[in-house]
Amino acid sequence: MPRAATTSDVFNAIAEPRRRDILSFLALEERSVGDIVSALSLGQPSVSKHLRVLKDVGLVQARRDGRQMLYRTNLDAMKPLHEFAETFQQMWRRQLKRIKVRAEGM
Amino acid sequence: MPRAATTSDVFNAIAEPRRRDILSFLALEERSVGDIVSALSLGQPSVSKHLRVLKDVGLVQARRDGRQMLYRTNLDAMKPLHEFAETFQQMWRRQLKRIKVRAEGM
DNA sequence: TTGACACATTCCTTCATCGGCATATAATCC
DNA sequence: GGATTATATGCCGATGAAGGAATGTGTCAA
Repeated sequence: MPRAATTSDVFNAIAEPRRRDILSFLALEERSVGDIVSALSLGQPSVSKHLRVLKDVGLVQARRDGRQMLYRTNLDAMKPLHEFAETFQQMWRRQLKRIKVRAEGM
Repeated sequence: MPRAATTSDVFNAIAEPRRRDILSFLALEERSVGDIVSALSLGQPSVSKHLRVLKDVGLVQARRDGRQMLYRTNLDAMKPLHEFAETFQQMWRRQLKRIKVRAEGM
């Protein structure tokens, strides 16, 4: 069995560094494909393909404006990722607390 | 160019659902490989291989105890993931705030 | 309608992955 | 040492990712 498709879930989609870069770039404001190409200095087909993946998992939303397509990050779709990270973050805080308590008891 | 190695970074390592399951299982307490095998009902070689990947990126730490190896999640290694998620979380909160402010102004 | 601009898709090649099975290593016990 | 338990590794086959180059689709302007 090969690796799961990049479009299978958010985790596989963000495994690619370039896709994370794109998400960050699109998080603050809507941007055209050309903007992404020049900002991240990637090939245009490459960017389009990455955007396709991100769109398939709902991480970006697209809107046509004349000849260009405007993309933006859909923050809501990050939820699974955030929830996963948050679980461990909470454990980490508890661990720190335990260490602190132990230190105080000495 | 094929996909990046699963051991190239934390993001690629956690792309696999089983590996996320393993991380969750090992987050609370140290566990042996056999424990993981029976808890997640996976093949033993499969689990060993997943653990290898997780270990290579520092997401788990191993310790030998007699014949068995005890693994535990290294919460600290989750940092890149958490930082990435947190960035968008903050934006999301700001977005909500903006919506709220706009609603109040009406 | 023809041409230019903005993006999307296809084809191709090159790998690394994941699971299953068999086998190797390692530690313990008798 | 030999057998047993616990884990790791190697080999295999099937599948899909990613980049590059070329081509397709869509929109506007004259």
